[in-house]
Amino acid sequence: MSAASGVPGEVAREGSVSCTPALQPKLPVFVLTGPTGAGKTEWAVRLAERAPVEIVSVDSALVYRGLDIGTAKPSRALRERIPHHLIDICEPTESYSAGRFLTDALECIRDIHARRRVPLLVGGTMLYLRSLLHGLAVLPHAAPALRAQLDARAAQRGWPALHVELAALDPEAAARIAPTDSQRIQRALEVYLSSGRPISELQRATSSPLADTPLRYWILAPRERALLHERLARRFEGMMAAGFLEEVRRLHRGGGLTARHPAIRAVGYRQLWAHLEGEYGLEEAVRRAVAATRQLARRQLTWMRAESRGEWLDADTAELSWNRDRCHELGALGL
RNA sequence: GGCCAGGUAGCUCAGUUGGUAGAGCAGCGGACUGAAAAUCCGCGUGUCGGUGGUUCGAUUCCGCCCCUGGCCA
Repeated sequence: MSAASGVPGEVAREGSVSCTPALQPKLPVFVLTGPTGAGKTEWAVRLAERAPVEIVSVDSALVYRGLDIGTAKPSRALRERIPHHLIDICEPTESYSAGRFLTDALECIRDIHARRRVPLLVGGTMLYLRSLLHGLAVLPHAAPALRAQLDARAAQRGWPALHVELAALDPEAAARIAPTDSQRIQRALEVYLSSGRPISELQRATSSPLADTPLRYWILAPRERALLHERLARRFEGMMAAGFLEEVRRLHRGGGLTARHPAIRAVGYRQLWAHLEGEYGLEEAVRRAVAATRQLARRQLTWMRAESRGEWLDADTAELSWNRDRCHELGALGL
């Protein structure tokens, strides 16, 4: 847990050397990520109480209205006290996406900077974070009709057969994608069929939209995996006590939603939904939901380990050094 | 107390006509470009309940003991 390499210059980096006299130092973007249940929200709030930041959620489940308890969504009261963005921005019947996120998040960042405040990106949807930090190729949008068609063909012949088709159209993509990876095979075919160009070619040119933005990047995680597991189990118990099952029942009865909607595929919702559909008992649903949460955290940590830039913070002990750094850097920016 | 069925991986179980064992789930590692809380890939040594016997060799066959469940008293 290094106490921040935070040289002031890192954040208050000079703008371009001369020609634009009015150009001010680039305003920074702060990033706080970490596996689910690490306590990101609490940390973000503590920072927001003492610094001119606005929170931009980087979370594929918080975008959906009506998914509250199971997503550990920040409360209405909290959101009134501290500005939050990209929460409750679409219906659970819709399908949000990484592409929409990138557009939405960049707009938020621009607006917040215009208010002379610092955007604090908080969340653990690593594909979304990656789209900001590493860029996202310009690709065709999802095409539901095409997907339905491909699903039907896969049901007939199996995904490996479609993988063979993909290999003929886009060998490079096929080589990277497992013959059983339904989602990626489908997407690669969808891109080819709707644009006439291989996804592998389109993905080649990407650059980070935040390339010249000073970043402060923290990864919050418990030191011990066992500790995280314990937290996750306790948190799920709390969700159940807070009426999680009733929340899912409401969505279930509300109509228009199925187990195939992204909102219902979210951890916890998926298992309680299956229980309401009669697939298994409540106890089994809870067991599976908690396991799915642990697996989510593990996958998130795999992304995070591969990120060389982030500064790791111990979720239980690192608070003091964090606050010290923050004051120093913001002072240097005159914020 | 008697009879029956079990005791094998963290859990649920399979199996070895005697040559020390393998699935699912969990767990761990990895991949990841508009569904990403998704989707997928890889990783299996455990006194085979204990103990004595038979045997070149016992987790497997036999005896006794312990534990769990059911039935009968």
